[in-house]
Order: sequence, then structure tokens, then C-alpha cells
Amino acid sequence: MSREKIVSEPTEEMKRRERAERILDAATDLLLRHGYKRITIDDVAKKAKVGKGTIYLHWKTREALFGTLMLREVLALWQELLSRLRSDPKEVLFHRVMRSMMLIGMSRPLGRALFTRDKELLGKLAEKSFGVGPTQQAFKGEFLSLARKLGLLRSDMDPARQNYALRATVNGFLTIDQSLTDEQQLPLEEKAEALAETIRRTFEPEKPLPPAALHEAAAVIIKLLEQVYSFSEERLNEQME
Amino acid sequence: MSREKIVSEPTEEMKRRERAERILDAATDLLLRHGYKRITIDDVAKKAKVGKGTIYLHWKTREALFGTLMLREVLALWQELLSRLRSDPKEVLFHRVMRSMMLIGMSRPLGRALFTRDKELLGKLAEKSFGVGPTQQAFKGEFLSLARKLGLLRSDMDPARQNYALRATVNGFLTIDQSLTDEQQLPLEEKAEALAETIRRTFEPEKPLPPAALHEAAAVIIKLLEQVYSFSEERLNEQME
DNA sequence: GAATGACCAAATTTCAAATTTGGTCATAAG
DNA sequence: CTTATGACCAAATTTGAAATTTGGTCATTC
Repeated sequence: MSREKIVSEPTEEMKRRERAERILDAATDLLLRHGYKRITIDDVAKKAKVGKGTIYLHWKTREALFGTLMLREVLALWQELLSRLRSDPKEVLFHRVMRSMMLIGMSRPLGRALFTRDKELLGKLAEKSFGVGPTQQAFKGEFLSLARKLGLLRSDMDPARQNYALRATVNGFLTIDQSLTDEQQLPLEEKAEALAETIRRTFEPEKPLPPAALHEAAAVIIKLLEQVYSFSEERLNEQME
Repeated sequence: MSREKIVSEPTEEMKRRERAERILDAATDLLLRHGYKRITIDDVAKKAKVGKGTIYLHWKTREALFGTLMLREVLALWQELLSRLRSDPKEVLFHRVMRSMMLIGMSRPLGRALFTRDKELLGKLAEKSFGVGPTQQAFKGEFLSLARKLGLLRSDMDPARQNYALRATVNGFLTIDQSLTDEQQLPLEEKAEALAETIRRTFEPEKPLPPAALHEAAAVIIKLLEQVYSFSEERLNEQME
């Protein structure tokens, strides 16, 4: 077998993966257009130009297909966040991370649906969690305690309360839009800045982090996020066989 | 007509008002038990021990009855808040007001339904606003700018952003519960403290208000709230004829 | 004159028939 | 042989017409 052949001809495995992506793309498009409830497997098959049975060669159930689709979106969010973190260590400051997360998620249709728990679009998918599953909870706890040790979060606040207040605050900024009139709306960038300001004032230490500590924190957090990313990526690959 | 008689025998007007209250009590009880959708006017009439037609001597429609019921609850919240403000000028500090509001509202079944926008219980009532109507918006704007002048809110923040962030934050603390597992929940007092801390750090001036300014602020705010209260009370009285 | 409940049009619920859909597998394609 | 397909089926969902319930009225009663 010549080298040219290997390069020019995709392997079976690659073709299979490509087809799975095509099916996911079709499903995503239909999801954003019509909402979870209205989509049928036949619609997806037709749009992806495969037979209906082919979809079941990749996923056991309809739910599994949409689960993979959501996980893929979550992975894309993590990746974009990581990219921003790598480009500038200052981005590891807690208020910057939250600002980035809001900007990234809310500027992607599927991300926005996830963040706002859009029941119209996601149906019962809105309830489920598409992070790294049971690991997610443990990870969040670990992440907060780590952030305190690194000086990214203030340590003079009860951890349980800090965790609660943090979730409540972020939840508030992500879901407030629906109860605002049009003239009360702000551009996304403004909203993200408002969230960042709230997070910084409430949850970060009063004194700015010294540059050395900042770089250290960035390195540690990036490493941690990379682990989470790899772990999630493996799960995605499993789900797409 | 002797003075005794006037004291001992309720006037027609008083009896009428009492009956309206009885109907509202019955409706409230049924609302909390079964939710808006399931309640019929017949249920309310039966529970209040009046004929169905009698209810329509007080309200034009079913919706008007429930509107009055909600307005009555809102008034009770304002009254309790005012009582706390009068008892201690320190309660006028912004984080204290928000803390009181959360404690008051969330410890009353109907208040909690309102605050959490409980669609199960309130049905389409959840969408509507039961403040003082069109005045409400104007009042909120006036209130924020007044709070800044009085030193209750920091002035080094864009008003539109401050308003947005404030609404988002409060919204977050009022609606987060449903997306928390049982072990992530905190006692109500803890939640209110967490909200207070977030509000204080983000929205209040760094330096504590001098006592003189505090007393001045309390006086002004109490006066304003009393006006809002009277205005709402008049509307309530109109609605109950 | 005030209160009521029988009454009615309109809205909601029921429920069985008709249709659609998720998932399978015998068959076709390669 | 392996891989892909769409006809097929049980189960779920939708439809729609009949039956029931409900918001609101008003002639009658007290």
C-alpha cells in the first residue's frame, strides 16, 4: 500500500466518523429550526441523506443522538474557553472566565438555548445535564476550592454560601432576558460586563493578584480544564463509536 | 341613631367589604391547594358560602378576582417591609432591603409563588405584573436614582447597567432553587444573607453611610414607600368596590 | 334592593379512530 | 462476506366530534 493511497483515501473509520458528524449537523439544524419535540428521526435521516436504519448504526435511541449533539456543543464551549485562557493569562481571573463563558455560550444558538434552559427549543432535554455527568458535580466542588487556594476567589466566605451565591448570580444573568422588555435589554457585551463586575466585586479578593500568582493560577487552571476536556472528548468519541 | 348602635352594628359597606375578603380568602386557599387552572368560580363560591352570582357583584371577571387577590398579597409584602424599615433606620441599607424582601416574600406561600414565577400554581397569572401597573416602571427608575442620591447605591456605575445587574442578580437568587439538588439547598435565612452579601459588595458604596445620612435616607425612603403603598391601597379598594 | 342558582354559549375534556413515529430486521447493494 | 436501507410493526401521538364543564347572566326569590 503506497503512502499516497493512505493519505488520499480516508479509512473506513474516518468515513464513519464523518457520517456521524453529518447526521449531528442535520439534527442540530433541525433542532434550532423546529425544536426537539417536532423533529423525527426520518427528518434527520432525510436531511443527512442517509437511510433511517443508518442512524441506528450510530445511536441506540433518538435520545442518545441528541445527547451526543449536546455534549458536542458543551465541548465546543470548553474548547473556546481554553483557547481564550491560553491567549492571555489574565483571562483566568474569575470574572473574566465568567464573562467569557457568557459571551461564548450566548453567541451560539445552541449554547444560548442550553444556558437559558429554553424549553421551547430543547423540550425535555432542557432538564438534563450535559457536562461530564456524575464527575461534573465533584469537579465543580474541586474547582471552587482550587480557585480559592490560587487566590482567584476570596477565602473569607463560607464555601457553601459562596457556591450558592455564585450559582444564583450566574443563573440570574443567564435567565433574566425573558422578563425584560425590549428597551430594558442591553447588548450582549454590556450584559457580560455587568456579570463580570458583579462577580469581581462579590467573589474575588479585594487586592489584585500579583503577576506571578496569576501565571501560576493560569497554568494550573488550564491543566485542569484540559483534563476535563479530554475526559469529555473521550465520552464523545465513545458515543459516536 | 345612638352612638352605641353605630359602634356595634357594622355598616352595609363594612359587611360588603368583609364578604369580599371572605371570597378572596377562599380563592387564595384554593389557589395554593390546586393551582389557578383547576379552580372554578363555583368552587370559590361554595368555599366562601355565597352564591355564584354574588362573586360577580364584586368582580367583573374571574381574572379580576385573582388580580385583586395578587394585589392584596403585594400590599401585604409592602406593609411588612415598611414595618421593618420603621423599626430600624439601618434597614434602609440596600442589602438589608433586599434581604427583607426575600425573607418576607419567600416565607409566604403566595409570595413565594409570585417570586419564583411558579407556573404550576399561578398559570398565566405568573406572567402578569401586580405592582402598581404602569406607574411601577417609572417608580423603579425614580427609586434607583433616588437611592444613588441618598448614598444607598454606588454612583460610579452606569445606571442602565446597574439596573440590569440588580434585576439579574435578584432574579437569580429568587429562581435558582428549582435547579439545585436537595443537598445544595440552604436554609432561607442563609439564602437571604447570601443575596444581601452579593448586593452589598456589588451595588453599595465602599464606605459605610454616616449615621446622619442614614437617618435622612430612611426618612425619605419610608415616605416614598408610604406613597406607593397608599396608591396601591387605593387601587385595591377600587377593585373591591 | 340584595342575593341567588338555573340557565346558556363557549371553552374544555373525553375517548376512540386515524395517523405518525421510534426502533427493528429481512433484504438489497456492493 | 459486510454495510446500508426502507418496509414494517407496536406503541405513542394526534384528530375531531360528542359529551361535559365553566365563566358569566339575569329572572326569580327572599
